[in-house]
Amino acid sequence: MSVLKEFNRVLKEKGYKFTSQRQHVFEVVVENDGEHLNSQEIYELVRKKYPEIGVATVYRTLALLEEMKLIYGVDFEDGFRRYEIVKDDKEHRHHHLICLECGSIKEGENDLLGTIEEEILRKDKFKVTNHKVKFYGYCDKCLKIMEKNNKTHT
Amino acid sequence: MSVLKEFNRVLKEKGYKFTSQRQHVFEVVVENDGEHLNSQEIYELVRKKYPEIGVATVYRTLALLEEMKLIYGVDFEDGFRRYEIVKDDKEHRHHHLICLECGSIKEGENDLLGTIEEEILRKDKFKVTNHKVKFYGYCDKCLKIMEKNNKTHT
DNA sequence: ACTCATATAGGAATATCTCCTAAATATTCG
DNA sequence: CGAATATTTAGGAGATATTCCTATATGAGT
Ligand SMILES: [Mn+2]
Ligand SMILES: [Mn+2]
Ligand SMILES: [Zn+2]
Ligand SMILES: [Zn+2]
Repeated sequence: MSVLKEFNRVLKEKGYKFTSQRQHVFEVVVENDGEHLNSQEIYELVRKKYPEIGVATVYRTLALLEEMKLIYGVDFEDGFRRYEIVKDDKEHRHHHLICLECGSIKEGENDLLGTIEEEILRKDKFKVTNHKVKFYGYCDKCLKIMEKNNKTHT
Repeated sequence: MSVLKEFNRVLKEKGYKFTSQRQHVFEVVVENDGEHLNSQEIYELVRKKYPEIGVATVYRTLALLEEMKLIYGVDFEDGFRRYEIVKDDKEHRHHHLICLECGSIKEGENDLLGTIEEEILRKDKFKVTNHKVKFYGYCDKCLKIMEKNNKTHT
């Protein structure tokens, strides 16, 4: 797996040691792509393969991985810090479509904001290097249900 | 002040009682527009005018005001929940430009994402009603300093 | 003013996350 | 390989933001 090699390479590069704890935490985030696991969930999953790991190590490692730009922190305002793997474009994140009805979280494309960022540079003289974008609204499924209910009511 | 009348009206409408605690909390958020105060800061400011208020009441009230869509919660991932007043367009929020160098937070315009939301509706069949957008990068001031340093080094 | 549902104060409880320290371990070098 | 050493870890204590609990207080309708 080339992701793991990259992981090892970046560790070396920054002078950090390769430990099985770090590898397991990273692997759990990689294996659960799209899940947006929180720290505790990651801790539980790592424990299945590496029961002796401590919770502080998981927190430390997640912070380290984030600093190394191998994972991203996401915040869905539910009291947990959540994480996802960094893919392809390391600089620009994908956005999330959060349904206010069913709570589903869908991932969007990551290159929608290019023109807006140019506009921000021109207008605000602010050089954007990354963004965190959440769209709230109604997903396809819920929209259809709401439409149907509307028809029934009239 | 028409904001306070609106506040009173929405309270009545939803069957909530008008209390001086609620008024003071709301006023503090209104008076500190652009500041993004956290719950504790709001608590301290309210105490200056209303010393007997309890911290739980402030938290309860902030949640209530958010539910009433009179204030918005913002998250700058510093461990505090922060709040800002809702202005003009109740449905669409402004975005924030966060400088990675000096930590400054500048507010952006709130109508940049219209075309993107149309695209999301077409592509993802997701009806956007609101968004939370943070841009990370470098502010005008820091960009200039960085440019100058670059020149010095070469 | 009386009634009563709602709201509050204050402190206890919860929960996420961080800090501390002795022991363990990865890496380097001979 | 084995020793030296700086880093990392486990586990528990600690920190701190937020919520819960309950007796008391209060707003609003009559
Ligand atoms: Mn995601
Ligand atoms: Mn703002
Ligand atoms: Zn939905
Ligand atoms: Zn700056």
